[in-house]
Amino acid sequence: MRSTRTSRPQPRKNTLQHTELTTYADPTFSAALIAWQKQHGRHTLPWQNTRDAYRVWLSEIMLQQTQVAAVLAYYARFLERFPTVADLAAAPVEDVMAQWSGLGYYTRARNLHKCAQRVVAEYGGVFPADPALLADLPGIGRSTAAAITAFSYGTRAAIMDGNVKRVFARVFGIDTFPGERRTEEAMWRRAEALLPEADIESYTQGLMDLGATLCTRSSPDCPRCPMQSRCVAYATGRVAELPVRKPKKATPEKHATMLLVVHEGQVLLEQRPGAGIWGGLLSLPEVAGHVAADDGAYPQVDEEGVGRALLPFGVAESRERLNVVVHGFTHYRLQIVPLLVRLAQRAPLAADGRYVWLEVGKIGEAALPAPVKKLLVELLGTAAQGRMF
DNA sequence: TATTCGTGGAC
DNA sequence: TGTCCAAGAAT
Repeated sequence: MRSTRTSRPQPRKNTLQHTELTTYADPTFSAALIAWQKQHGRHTLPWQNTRDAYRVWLSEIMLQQTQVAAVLAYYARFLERFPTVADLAAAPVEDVMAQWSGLGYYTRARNLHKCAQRVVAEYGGVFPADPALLADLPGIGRSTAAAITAFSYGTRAAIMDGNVKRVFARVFGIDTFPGERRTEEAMWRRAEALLPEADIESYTQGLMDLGATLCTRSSPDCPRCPMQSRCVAYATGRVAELPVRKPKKATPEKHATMLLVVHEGQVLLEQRPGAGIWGGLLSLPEVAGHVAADDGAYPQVDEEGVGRALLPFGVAESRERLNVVVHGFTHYRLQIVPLLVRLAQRAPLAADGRYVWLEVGKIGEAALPAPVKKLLVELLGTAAQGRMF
């Protein structure tokens, strides 16, 4: 809508922005992408072919930093257990965490639950169509808000995810690291400028589909790409070099002794704090370990610390040190020394609920981190069949 | 190029 | 075995 105000000249700042919009704008980009998406894009994913904002929102949260293949089973199970946003809002957070167990980034699950409760309380169970309102809700940032409103309401808003960054870096020959603030800001401006006037759903889905199916990180399928004729990276032979890699640094090593305290077919678990690694999940009780300085040594177990840690739980019958399990995170490597402790006698647990006994047979359904669940299943799943404890 | 937060797939 | 990183957000 054009303003009738004519007296005041535009500030310099807006002039610069206008220049960039003019520079970045190119209706042929969205036209080519939309045409390609309609013919060659993905149209049968479980969260497509619906305008149910609850389903769209759930899929977008699950898909944050997570690949489609990993989400499919979780998405189906989640919807079965929580068919509507009201069901999710009314559920105990423990149930939500249990459903999320194994999917990673557990703050997403807690925020999902909080968000559902706010949508029910503040919006009568209907997700708002304004991206700015959505982005104020827990777990929804600028990009996710845009995706949800685009797919649910056809709202014209720009996304910025790994797919977009990769496609933009190649098509426009952007050779600075996309994680850098200035580069990312420029990409946002470009994304806004390239938005089509209509067909925002096909356009948004097209960006994702192009990045996920053709313009992939390794061995992209340039011959089939609708952007080939305009792709700077293709024209200059730099497809393999773009986007530029994140500068890498050494990953620290951490280690912990995990106690597998077992007694009469049950294993002792500890509720982890809400913040930090594996926040809000159950896990094995830990005792800090240490490694001899810089010789790649086998992690040492703090026997005294283990003894102290075990005191509240009863009388130990035996201790058995099991093979080290190594788990790699993005920022560090965790060496886990499992210590199997059989109890001869069990003491009553404190009433605060921090520790719980779990039937070995129920490990599969518990809210456990993936490596811990795997370790438990491997060590106890079979052991329980023999008469190990 | 701020750091933290999971897990699984690709290579 | 290691490395990279994927429909990012919160701090």
